[in-house]
Amino acid sequence: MNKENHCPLNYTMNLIGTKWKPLLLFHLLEGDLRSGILQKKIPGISNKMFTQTVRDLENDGLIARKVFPVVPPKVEYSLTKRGRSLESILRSLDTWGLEDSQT
Amino acid sequence: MNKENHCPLNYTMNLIGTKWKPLLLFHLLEGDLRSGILQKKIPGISNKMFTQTVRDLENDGLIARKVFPVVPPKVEYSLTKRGRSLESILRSLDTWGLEDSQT
DNA sequence: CCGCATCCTAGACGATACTG
DNA sequence: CAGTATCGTCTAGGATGCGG
Repeated sequence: MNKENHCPLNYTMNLIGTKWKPLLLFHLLEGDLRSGILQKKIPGISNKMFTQTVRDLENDGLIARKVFPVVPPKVEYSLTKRGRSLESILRSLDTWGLEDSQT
Repeated sequence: MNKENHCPLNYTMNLIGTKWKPLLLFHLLEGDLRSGILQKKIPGISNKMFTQTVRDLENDGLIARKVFPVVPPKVEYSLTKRGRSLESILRSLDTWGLEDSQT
């Protein structure tokens, strides 16, 4: 069974349906962030997963990566237009979880 | 790292963030369904995963399972109130995937 | 500061066969 | 018809350490 993305629902889930992707995108909604800062906003994420998640999101065109040629290195991440189009979904997921967990 | 559900976003994702859960819930939005019918609406799902997914959703109180004491066996699934509260999220995921995949 | 490489584990998922 | 059991695979994810 491949990643056939039979239906739109799975198409979306294959883009953001991992442990850290939604969280990462969510934090970028508030504005562009340096790599280190972004990572610190996600407690519990391992170094490896942070890099990998960020790479995946970049490859899928959901976030953009900007490298500044300075010392020490500086990297900033931002949402692309495509990534920003997920905003309402991300906020819905957040809101639902908040309300439901209080019940 | 446990399933601490640090934040609302992950809380939600832990409930519906698997390969088949959103799809299953989505189909039940249209109305209650017999087990076999529901399974046929999800091409590619294995027998095992269907049962397991349905069990998980039931345990999380998102769907309800009704057994009719007849021969041959008949089982119907329906959304609970809690499950139905996910409707807007599910439709958003579906719509987004539909629109995005056409771009 | 940022990221890569390596090794490792748990669990998600699939194929098949079997029961009431 | 609905569900269970067993076995196997594959990958998401974690821990640690190195390098520009």
